Amino acid sequence: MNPAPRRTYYFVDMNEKRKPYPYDRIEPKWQSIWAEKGTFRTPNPGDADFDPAKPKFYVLDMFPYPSGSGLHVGHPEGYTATDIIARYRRMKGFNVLHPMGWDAFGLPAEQHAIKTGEHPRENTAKNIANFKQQLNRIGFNYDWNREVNTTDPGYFKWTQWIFRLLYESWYNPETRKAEPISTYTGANPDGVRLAFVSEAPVNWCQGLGTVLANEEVVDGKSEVGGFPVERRPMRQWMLRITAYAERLIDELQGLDWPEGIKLLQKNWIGRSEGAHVYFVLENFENTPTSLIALALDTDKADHPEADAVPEGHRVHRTAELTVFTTRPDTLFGATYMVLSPEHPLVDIFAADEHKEAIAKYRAEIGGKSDLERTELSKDKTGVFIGAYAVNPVNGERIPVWIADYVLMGYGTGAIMAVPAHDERDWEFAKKFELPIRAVVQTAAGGNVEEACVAGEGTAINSHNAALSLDGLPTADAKSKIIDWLEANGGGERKINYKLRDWLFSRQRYWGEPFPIIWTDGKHSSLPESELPLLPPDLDDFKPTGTGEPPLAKATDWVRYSEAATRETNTMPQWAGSCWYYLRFCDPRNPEHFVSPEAERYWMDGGKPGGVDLYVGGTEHAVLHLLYARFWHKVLFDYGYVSTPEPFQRLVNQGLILGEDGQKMSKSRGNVVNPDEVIQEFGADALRLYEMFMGPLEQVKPWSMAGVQGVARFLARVWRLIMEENQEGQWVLSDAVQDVELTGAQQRVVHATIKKVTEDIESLSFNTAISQMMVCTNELTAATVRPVAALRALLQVLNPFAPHLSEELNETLDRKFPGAESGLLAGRTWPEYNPAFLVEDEIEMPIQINGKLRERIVVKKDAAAAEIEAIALASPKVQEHLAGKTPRKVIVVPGKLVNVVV
RNA sequence: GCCGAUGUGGCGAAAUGGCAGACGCAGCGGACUUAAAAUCCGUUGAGGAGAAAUCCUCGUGCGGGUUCGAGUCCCGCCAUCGGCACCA
Repeated sequence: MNPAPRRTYYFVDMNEKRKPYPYDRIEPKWQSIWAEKGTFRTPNPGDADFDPAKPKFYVLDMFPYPSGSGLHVGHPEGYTATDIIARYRRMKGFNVLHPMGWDAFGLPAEQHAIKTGEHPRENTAKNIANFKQQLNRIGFNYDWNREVNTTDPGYFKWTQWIFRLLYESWYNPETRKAEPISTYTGANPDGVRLAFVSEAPVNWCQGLGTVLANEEVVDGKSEVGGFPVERRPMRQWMLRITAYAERLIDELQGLDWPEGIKLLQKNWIGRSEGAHVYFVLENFENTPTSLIALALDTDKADHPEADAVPEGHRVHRTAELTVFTTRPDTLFGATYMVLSPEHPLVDIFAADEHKEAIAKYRAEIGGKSDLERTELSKDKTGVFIGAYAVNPVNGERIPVWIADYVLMGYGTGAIMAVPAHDERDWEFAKKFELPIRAVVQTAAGGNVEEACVAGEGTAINSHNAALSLDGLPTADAKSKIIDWLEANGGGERKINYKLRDWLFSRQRYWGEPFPIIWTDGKHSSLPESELPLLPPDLDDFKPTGTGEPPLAKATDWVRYSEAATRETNTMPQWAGSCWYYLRFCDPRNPEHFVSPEAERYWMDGGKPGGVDLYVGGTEHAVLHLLYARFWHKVLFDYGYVSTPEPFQRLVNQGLILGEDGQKMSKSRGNVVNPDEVIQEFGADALRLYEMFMGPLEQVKPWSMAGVQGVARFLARVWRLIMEENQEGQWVLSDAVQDVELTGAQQRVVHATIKKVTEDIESLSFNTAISQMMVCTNELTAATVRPVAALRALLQVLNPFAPHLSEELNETLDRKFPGAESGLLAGRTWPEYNPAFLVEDEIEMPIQINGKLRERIVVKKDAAAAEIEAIALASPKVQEHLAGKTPRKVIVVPGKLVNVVV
């Protein structure tokens, strides 16, 4: 049933500030019409009004954290862009999925709860209501039936479900896929689960009583509150994202993402090709397997005697040190070794008389924050541990040192030092007077005693009885020595990644509880039937201060059974945002996180990525996008989703700066609130200005004068169609008539349709708007304004300024019913006719030696010879030629003529 | 240090290798008005010649190059912003 037709009269209210057009009445009017009619409700496959003949288009915004301070003008930038795309695609005949939701777990709500005692749930609900109301005032076409909220048990049930899936899975390197843990045949399944427990050094913040993610720590202090942060080993849940490192790099290839973002991800994952090289320790040659050495990816479960070996380490044949190097070709130049001070083997290999110095050095650097450690990087420090290793390639005896320039977290935590060809090793060798031996000759050359000679070249001084690299270019030398090492048990080819496993637990209240219970120190997952696992209600959200999470205070909740207790950590904020785009496809489904039918329809467009367009800020270029891709791939391996990647096309909108050109912030007082802009200029003006400022992806400053400019444009469009009568009412202008368009009007209207269509496709909204301004200026000049021209303009303007265009179109329709009826939002996008764009005669510039000298007018299809003749005959040209004969005349028909003398 | 992005009027910006500055802001002049605001019309890169219409020179961060022709392509710099930062 349609509601009774509305009729709106506008009176100029003298008491009120005069508005260029009554946006304050028409905007709420259309917003409520859209809500009542359900204009933007998107049916799913299986729904009665679903049309399977239409292609799908999934256009998504990065959903916001609903903060207490509400929206600022940066938010609607990307949202307006996707809003335009969604409206446009719908008019182009697509089924459009364009949802919005809330990433609502997070530290601010919890901090607020600690301060005020108000439950985070209540505060979050208020903030969401505020955000939603602000978004609706801008007139976005979200399908609110699909709203999701990560803190809703109906949602986080499935976040917990996916975590449980990760926990019950391992990555099978043979199949290169996640599989149920039951297919793993090794002795220690807990060592390979995709979600696992680890004793990891974490950023512990005493002031906040919680661990923090790396990105929450700035300069050794907490981002919130500025409290000191220390590294402390704690029992933590980790996700084995490193298992997917290779796929996360390789599968970027098929995505339409900015190359810069792909590169950022690749660098973050940090793939390096090289080798592991084993160095036997002097005096430990016959020490059997009771000693350990580092080697990532090696399965300690194959060695049952190695129960005491920490995660990720392996048992060696003998007491060896393994190093990772990307330059195995320089092995003959290794003159010493360096271990990270935290390396577990230091205590085993160190000579007794050096142990005191080692302890002292460790204490020194232990007191340093990460910042200090890197700040002092210019000055290398370290101590000799009194041990010697044997270089496998020449049997040479080289000293072993510890130094903080070698990081425990990368590679094996140990390096072979080649001071001649590595800048850091060179500095260290110079300071401690260690030998430097050149083994690579580079094109640039140089004396290794004076400076480090970095880069590739030709191997020299690199031979033993059985092997010579001398004369080989670096690449060949690398592969030859790796072959030799592999044949002689001295090492192996190895690919190393910078990416670390993902620290996935937080000692917080306001997050998803883990679906895990502990029995006799062993963990197991809750049965699916017990999900969602709700957090307990607490009276007091303060941290315990001991490192125990707040959930530990709820002793009844923690007690699962006589024998078992619940995990008290919660998941980080990233968890809910890792899969929300899937829930939007089928947001209320109680049986599945998304039904297979809905998933297939909305996500499978025949491309690697599911979401057709994803728009958000660069601040998520690495972490969110990497995490979501990881989860998606696990779900893909199980067949729960039909594409290997979540997001096909990614666009980062640029930051909006304050009017002062500075980043918007409360402390600078340059934050612009969209509500104020709407109050003064209307939502359509806000939308239009956000898009008119400049290219979407560029950083650009706000300007209220600019808003006024586009508001003026909208008012001009209004007055194309409306005029004020004697009583001060806005009524349809008499100039609007059902007449044929003039040639010039035909041309500008069709040029506008063409340009706006193409510019929306390429997200060049600013130039689309200028073209509509050109069109409006042209029509303003006309004394009689053809309805057809106005209708076309309103139709292409509709995605940008939906309220104004619907209102004007309704007014036009009352007097001039057209071929289509109903809302513009439901009509078909106009086509342009190329025949109207061509002019009979065109103006062509004439250059002489590349300088513009004259313009001529020729028939549009004039032949090159004809144009040349006209050009040369021009008096101006003759004058400039000054009697000289042109050497060459270049005629580009339709473009220009260039005469060369 | 490494990686990436960006440098065009007073400002935001536009230009498939082909008339640099579309469109908008600000400015200036005019119309309407008792007046102002709003609106409409015109004008506006810099410098120079001319009474004027017009014309000339220079001009896209800097220096080179390719080309009949470069804001656009190539080489080398500089500056600003963003990310990473002893990653072996």
